[in-house]
Amino acid sequence: MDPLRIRRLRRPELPADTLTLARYLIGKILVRENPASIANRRIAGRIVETEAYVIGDPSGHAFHGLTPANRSLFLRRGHAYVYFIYGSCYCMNVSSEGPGIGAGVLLRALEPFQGVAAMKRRRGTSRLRDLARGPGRLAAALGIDRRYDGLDLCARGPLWIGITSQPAGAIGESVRIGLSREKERVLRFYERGNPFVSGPQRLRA
DNA sequence: AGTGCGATTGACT
DNA sequence: GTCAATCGCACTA
Repeated sequence: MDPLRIRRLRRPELPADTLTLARYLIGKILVRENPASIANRRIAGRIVETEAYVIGDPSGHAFHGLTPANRSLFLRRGHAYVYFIYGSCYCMNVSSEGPGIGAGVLLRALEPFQGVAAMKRRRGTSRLRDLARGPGRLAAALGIDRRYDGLDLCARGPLWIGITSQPAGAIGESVRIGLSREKERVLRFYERGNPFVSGPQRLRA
């Protein structure tokens, strides 16, 4: 199989619980397609870092119940939840349970895979390592904003998740980054040794 | 209607 | 390593 060929994942292939999905997504490909443009039609990156926000998690955006802003977290697994934070950044989750159960997997970093020139343009930098290292940069590199909230990532469309013949490397784990609650739980996963991972490659910072 | 906070980034030392 | 910017959303009244 051509290692560059990307096949879209079908929903039944996604693990049905948040923790397993967070591990499973490492090494998969996040694809952004722009049907409006012939040039730079596709931007894609290998997912190299994720965090699980599990059922009943006090750090999860679903913790206080369903609201208009977080409703995508309650969709059946495999939908995008995009939120805006710190006045300048968008972050993207993959809903992981449901329907009706609020939980998700935060995508924290991508290794550029396709459309590097377009990513550099969107990010305003030429530093390959910084294109999608961090959840806000990831969204910026692919042009993801609230318009993509609620999108089915297992369907044809501008944003979906795929798989190649290249398997993920060894998976490292750690506590999650930047939280004030539930600091101790080991719910962050990353591809070991990958330079596109955003945070420390050890259990605790 | 007003207040406080946050799953971050980029600039700077 | 430190730190300020910035604004949508939830909460209080």
